Amino acid sequence: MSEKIVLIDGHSIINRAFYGVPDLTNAEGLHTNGIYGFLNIMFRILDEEKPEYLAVAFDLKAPTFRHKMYDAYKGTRKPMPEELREQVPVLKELLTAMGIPLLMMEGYEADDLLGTAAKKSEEAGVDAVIVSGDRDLLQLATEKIMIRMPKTKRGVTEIENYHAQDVKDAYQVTPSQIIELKALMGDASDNIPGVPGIGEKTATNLIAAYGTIENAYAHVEEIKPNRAKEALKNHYDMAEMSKELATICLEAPLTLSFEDARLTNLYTTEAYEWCRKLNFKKLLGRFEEAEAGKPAEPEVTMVTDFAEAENLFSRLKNQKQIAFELYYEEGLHVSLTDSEQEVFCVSEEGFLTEQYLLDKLREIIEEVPLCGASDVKKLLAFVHPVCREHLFDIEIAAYLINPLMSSYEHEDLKKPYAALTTFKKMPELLKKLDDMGMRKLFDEIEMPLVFTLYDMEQAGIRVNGEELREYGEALVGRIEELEKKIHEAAGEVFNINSPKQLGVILFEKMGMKGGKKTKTGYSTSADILEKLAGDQPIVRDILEYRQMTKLKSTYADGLAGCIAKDGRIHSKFNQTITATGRISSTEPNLQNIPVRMELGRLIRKVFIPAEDCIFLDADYSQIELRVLAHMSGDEKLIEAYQQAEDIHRLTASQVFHVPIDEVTPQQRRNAKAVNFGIVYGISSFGLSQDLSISTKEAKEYIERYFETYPGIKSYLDGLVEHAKEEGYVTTMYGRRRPVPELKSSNFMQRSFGERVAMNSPIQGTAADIIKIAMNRVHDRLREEKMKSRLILQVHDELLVEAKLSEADRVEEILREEMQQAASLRVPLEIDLHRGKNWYEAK
DNA sequence: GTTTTCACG
DNA sequence: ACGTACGTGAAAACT
Repeated sequence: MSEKIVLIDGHSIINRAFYGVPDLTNAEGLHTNGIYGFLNIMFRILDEEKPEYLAVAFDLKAPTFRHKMYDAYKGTRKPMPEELREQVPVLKELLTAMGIPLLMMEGYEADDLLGTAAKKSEEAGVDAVIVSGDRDLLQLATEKIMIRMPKTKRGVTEIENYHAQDVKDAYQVTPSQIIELKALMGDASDNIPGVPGIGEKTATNLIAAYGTIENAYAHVEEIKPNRAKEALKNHYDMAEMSKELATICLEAPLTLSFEDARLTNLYTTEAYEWCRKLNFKKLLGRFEEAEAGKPAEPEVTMVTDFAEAENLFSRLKNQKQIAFELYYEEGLHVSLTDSEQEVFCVSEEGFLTEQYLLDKLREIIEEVPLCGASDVKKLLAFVHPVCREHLFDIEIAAYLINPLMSSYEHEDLKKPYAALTTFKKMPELLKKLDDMGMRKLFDEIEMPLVFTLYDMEQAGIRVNGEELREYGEALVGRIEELEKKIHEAAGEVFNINSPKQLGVILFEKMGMKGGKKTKTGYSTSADILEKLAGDQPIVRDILEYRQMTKLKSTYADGLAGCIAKDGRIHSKFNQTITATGRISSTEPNLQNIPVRMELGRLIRKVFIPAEDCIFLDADYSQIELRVLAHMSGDEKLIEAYQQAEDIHRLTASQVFHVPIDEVTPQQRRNAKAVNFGIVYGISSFGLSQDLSISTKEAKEYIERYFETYPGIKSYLDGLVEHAKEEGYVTTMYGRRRPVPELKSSNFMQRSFGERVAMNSPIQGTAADIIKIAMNRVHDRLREEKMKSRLILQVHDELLVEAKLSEADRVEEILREEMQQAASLRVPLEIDLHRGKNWYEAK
């Protein structure tokens, strides 16, 4: 068996991968789908071919010799999208880290390097496998040179293989005649002009008959279809030039030796690091199998002896900085360290009881000024330190540094050396927080909030389970009634919940004119249905059916399943989810309990305070618009807020130039929509959809708004400009959001980036402010030793379960702390209500 | 696992 | 010409 070399066409394969693999990004927002797809193809080929040698060829940026000829003929190639361009250097680094040689040469295309390398290999008796998506390379196929072309169909990558004979079978011509073929028919993707009027069919016939272009030209008068004859006669120069363009050079001055290309170990530590940074979890598995590249597992000192444990704990107590992690696996394990060199793992066993370990851990936290750990909120269920300032949540730190990641858990969390990884991350996180100006945000808002949220989760909210069941029960009758009516009107029984089936019924069977909206079919969303045929009885019934089933499944049944044994729902408040700095609520989500429609709103009656308690519900009035007024410094809007009771009305008056008393309800509605739109990063299309007006009218509204409040316009423009230059935007308190979309070559993505740049500082600042208020309210309630508890946050609203005896004092605290959470150039106003249930309190 | 829809701010 | 408002989470259907 002869040896084998695999030669990969770098640009061609990353290009295929880029368009074939769905968009992926790593923690830093770098697009990675091209690299990921490339590696998958590469590993697959390596697994199949098991070659001795490997190299990857790339074009250099500078135009090549062959390319120049063409550039003179017709402009340049279309540019690579930015999302792909940024991946190329990273791929090159990764390949280099794997010890794979890169073939690149001034004046030569990748094709030429591949061709030359393949020919040299063949001459040396080494089989060559060229991997490319470019059909041009088929000209290189021989019995010893195989071209492998990956094709992605329906997400599955298949690879077509071509030896010389396969080329003949597929194209009826020899590999070298592929050049002739291409020269005649041209190839847009390869920038070969070809002969106008000659396509694939004619070209194949001509070459099959005459072998070469020159020979065909020599017999040009015999050529059958007159069209082809004339084309070749008139454009023979073109054919010749195309042939030159299509011919791959086999004499590039390559210096690569086989030894340079020998495949030894791809799985280097450096390559492992790259894959980790790029978030290629699946590929890391290969490294683990290969073992070689995996960084050595750290030395873990297992502490089982009681005296040793005591020793360790008393030593750690005196350190300035430690990290620790807890995990359960047949008992409690505590991983902890005070250095990057060694890590200790103490497990529950014998005298080392769970209680003992947790007590010791608490003592250490009390003494050591900086104690790093992951997910401190989860930890608090086990360890209750008095000195909260000592805890450092590495996940929250990482979230502030980049809030766009899907998870902040580090991969070693379940290992005995978990704390070592945590410890290693700490200095970098601290430095970044400092450098990025977020240390204060972290220390004074986010870390204290961990404890506030923990107490809120522990407190939970009391629910009347019986009443909730009855509420759900009451919906069933109406749902069945509607279901029957809809099926009757449709003339058949179908699943109303299936947008697909519903679309067919409405738009095909019943002939309603429906715009195809989604990728998969018709859109049947409420706003589309409403606009299309809001007056048709079946549509009305469907909309009502949707509402009812939503209430039943998500709320009545969903919430019922979340009631804990104490009769309360303990929703989780997540601090590292949103891109803007808001908190989110899950299991269940208590931040989207119905309120806008009366029927849904009624569900709030089942949320009730504990005995001898009452709900106090306080919400900020238009906090985002007020934040905008402050941050933009627009004098007119600030003034408006200082006097206005009804900001939307005043906006309407100012924008439409009518006296405040003559503002029509329609004008107020429009002004309100514009105010919302401004906060969202306005677009005329979005506003037009919201108001059911033309984009032209919407555009006029926006223009008039900006004329009225010029400070807003310049502020928003400035945000986008800043984001384009710096790559991120910030809130008043320094919270950051990167906006990588602004670099996109895609118009839609870029527009999205602009809206994000306008919205995030506003939404994020409002989030900062309410977080400050939450901490202060929470701390005040504790300081004043009250039984009343902060139990919910709904973005601009706080719900407190207040002891009846404390209610008046709690109300003062809520008003005071919420209003004074931030000092803005406009007042922060709150609406506060009391109630025996959430429905009444809102 | 992804898509669609809809509940909230 | 592109095809959208910003930020979330849950349920059900679909692939």
